[in-house]
Amino acid sequence: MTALVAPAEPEISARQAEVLDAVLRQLVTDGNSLTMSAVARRASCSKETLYKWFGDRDGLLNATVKYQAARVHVAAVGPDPLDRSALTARLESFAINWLTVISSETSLALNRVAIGQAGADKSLGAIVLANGRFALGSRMKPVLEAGRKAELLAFEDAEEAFRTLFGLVARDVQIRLLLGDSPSLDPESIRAEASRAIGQFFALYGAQPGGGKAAP
Amino acid sequence: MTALVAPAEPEISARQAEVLDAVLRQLVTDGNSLTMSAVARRASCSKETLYKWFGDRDGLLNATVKYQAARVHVAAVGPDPLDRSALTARLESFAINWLTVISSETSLALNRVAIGQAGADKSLGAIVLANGRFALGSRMKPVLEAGRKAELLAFEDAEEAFRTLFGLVARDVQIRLLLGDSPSLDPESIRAEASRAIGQFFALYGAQPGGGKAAP
DNA sequence: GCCGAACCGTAACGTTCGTTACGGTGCGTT
DNA sequence: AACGCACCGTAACGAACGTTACGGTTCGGC
Repeated sequence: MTALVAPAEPEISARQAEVLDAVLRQLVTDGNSLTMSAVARRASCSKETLYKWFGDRDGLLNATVKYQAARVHVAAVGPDPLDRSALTARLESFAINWLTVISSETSLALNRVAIGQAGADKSLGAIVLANGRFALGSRMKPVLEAGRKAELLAFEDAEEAFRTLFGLVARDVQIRLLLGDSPSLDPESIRAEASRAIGQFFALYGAQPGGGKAAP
Repeated sequence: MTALVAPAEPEISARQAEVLDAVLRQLVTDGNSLTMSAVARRASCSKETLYKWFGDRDGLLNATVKYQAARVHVAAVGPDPLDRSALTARLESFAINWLTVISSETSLALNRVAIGQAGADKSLGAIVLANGRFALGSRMKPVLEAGRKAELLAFEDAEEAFRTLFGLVARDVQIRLLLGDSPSLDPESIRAEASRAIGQFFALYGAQPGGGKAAP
């Protein structure tokens, strides 16, 4: 449904990247009340330049979301040794990365503005979704299928298995963070959360020695 | 005439409830761009009345959130027969109710405005959280603990078990809906989703005949 | 019938903010 | 040196909107 193609997107200069970084900082500190004047002030540029480069306020937001999405790309999947411990390590690494991203102030601020606009203009939400949830799924599914091929996992639909993994990892953390709650998420507890989630995922989808499925 | 429950909260008259319903409809149709004029027009009342009753725009939003939260209260937990099938039925009923609520346009609109304001003013987010996620937890934990007492479930921390249940039920649905994606959520698939989630929950936390724990 | 309270509809005020326009500055090119 | 270009800083315009004020209407109580 969502293919990741090499972006023929507008090339961004170094100066423009600085401006988009300023937008991100502004979003983090001042929330959704993002004014063009505040961005210009923080980026030490003129509003005229903002409008010349990004068209209007919406274009600036879109460019910022795409810019941040491009930065978040974690290391792609390498070749697959694929024994049980390697698979566990890779799954846990994904879980740790995901939890770290969704608890970062930058990601939270972007998700908040995208969700705030999701009623009227769905474009921001679609971009966030494509580069967050769906990009993660695209990267995870080959891993899951490799695990199945190695008879370490058992499932019928990789998408379904990934969605369950998603739920086990995120639980109520994302919605609580988005709503302003702050459950403790230091790197220590993130690692513990990831380990628990992967353990539970194996309990549900780990291949039985007999070859049966663990859950309906 | 007579209040169903007596909230120490500001009493709302029938007419005021009509106004708050108008706010909800307005939020659903026009998204976050909620203007006082639009509310007054839709509720067939004057702006002066809005300000007299609710103070300011923020007061109106707070009253709306509380109003909707009060309506959502599902039936409280009754006495506990508590065999395996009764526990399953109760858990599935909670899951169905939760999925139905979070996929309703009303809940989505309220969550969107609360999240949109979570950067600056956390009060709306706190209210939504208290009446959504945390109210659900309060109602679920006694059920879970009764299940443990009946030796149908095995866990150490009810809060942890509930959070996992939350993740198994919601998975990626809530964030996708908030961001404007629309995965199919007819009552049929909601029931199927709930059944799957509860099955997986039992696979993780169901008491073993031997009395051990299923997952770390 | 009369009075006051509550409420409706609308006009008006002031602020914020997106957007545009204008003058000034540093810099590379000829 | 002169020119053009890209950019900065700021002022100004206009629309949207929160908030307030005012005149007209309905309705219950005396």
